Amino acid sequence: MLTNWLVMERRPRRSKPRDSRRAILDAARTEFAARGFAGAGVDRVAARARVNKAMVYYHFGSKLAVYRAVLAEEFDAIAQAAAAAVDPAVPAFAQLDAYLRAVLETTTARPHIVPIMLREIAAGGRHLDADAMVKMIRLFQVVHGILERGEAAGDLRAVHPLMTHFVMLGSAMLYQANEPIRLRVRQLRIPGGPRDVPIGPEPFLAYMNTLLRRALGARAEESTHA
Amino acid sequence: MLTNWLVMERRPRRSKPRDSRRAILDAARTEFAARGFAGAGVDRVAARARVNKAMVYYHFGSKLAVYRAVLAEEFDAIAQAAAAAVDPAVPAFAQLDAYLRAVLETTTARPHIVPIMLREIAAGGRHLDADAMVKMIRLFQVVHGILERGEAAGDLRAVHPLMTHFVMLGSAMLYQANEPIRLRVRQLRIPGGPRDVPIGPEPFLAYMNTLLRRALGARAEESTHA
DNA sequence: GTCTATAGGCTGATAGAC
DNA sequence: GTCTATCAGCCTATAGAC
Repeated sequence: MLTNWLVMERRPRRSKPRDSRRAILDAARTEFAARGFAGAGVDRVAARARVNKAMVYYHFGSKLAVYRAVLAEEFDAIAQAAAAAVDPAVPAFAQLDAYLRAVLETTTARPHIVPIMLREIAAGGRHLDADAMVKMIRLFQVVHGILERGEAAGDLRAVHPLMTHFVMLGSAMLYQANEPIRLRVRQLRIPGGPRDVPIGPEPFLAYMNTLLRRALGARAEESTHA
Repeated sequence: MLTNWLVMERRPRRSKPRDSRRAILDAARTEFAARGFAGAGVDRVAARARVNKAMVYYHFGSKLAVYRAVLAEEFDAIAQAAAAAVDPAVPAFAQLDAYLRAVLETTTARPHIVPIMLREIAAGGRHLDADAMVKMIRLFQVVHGILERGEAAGDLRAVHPLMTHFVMLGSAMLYQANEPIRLRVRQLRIPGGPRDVPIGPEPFLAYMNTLLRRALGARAEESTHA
């Protein structure tokens, strides 16, 4: 810190500017997750970011542009986490587990990703630009790679890669997003309702691991990977 | 039309009233699916229903009440269809297939269910009343019943029923909702993107059937049910 | 970069005539 | 049951001073 104070004075003059752009992005993420694109308000975003409303337009130009910037950040976060977590040298099922773990860890640490993605899917992907599309595909490619290598190594059966991706990621996202409702179901104790309502990512991971092992395993299901 | 004009004059005087309540509900379904609760406008609902805006408040009292009425109708439709499609006398895997088929058929015929449910889940179930909750559980009970009977008959392994329900219904919903995005991915032909992009419910049903057969099958997976 | 002011339209909801 | 008129507040976005 002291070593290069002479070098400072460059550009990141972080005295007053407090990086209002960052503050806006953080506030917008929360707002869009809670209310969706149409329901979100630029006023509310600005207020939450402790920034003047005009600043939002100075930095981004429009509400849609803010939304897309948020989307880009979130997609990057999840795609990078998934790619970084998967080690191609490890057995296929361990890779699948690592992938799901990385996704769930990211969506737990950044809880707004899931509602935002769900809402965007519900809207038919209306606000997605080509850039966002490419990032979504990058996430698919992680799963695709695992399946390809696993199949080549004889560990996995041949399965439809995109469909497998949908089932894995879709279940994970819906399980995560469901949690508030599950908590209500649990404490409402509706007669005839589910007796064991799982909470937290671990039960899901355990279930998915067995499911995938049985469904995708090439031969003996139980004995792979110590 | 001429045969019973004397019998008319009962109560369903469908001359002028045109059942504006129904028209409002139909319009609201479309509006809520497209824009979400916060983004939907009572003005737009009324305009689409060709009804005065005040009529919405006359019939329902508030925007939230309209939304809940729509939710109740949609949940009923899907829960009833699923329950009606499952024949307990048939082999377990045939019941699971019938369940998924019924869900996908309903969500294809009434394409607004899925976006509405996805958005409601993304909102943390904020607008769900106890009635809606019970209807959701009724849908789970269909799967629960299949699994219980299948396990008792020795056709299925013991699995977590709620988790299985989430994976089946969640994948189905996300697959359905995804279709517009899949269509764009397909025609964009992004290099390195998925080569085989499935469209329509059949590929999904085929994939899920094999997946469930392998994951839930008690013994020999392939040979059950001609 | 930050702010105020304001445009111009849309919001959910109500009162009251018919 | 249906309509008009209206409220008060909110919306996205821009112009322009500092």
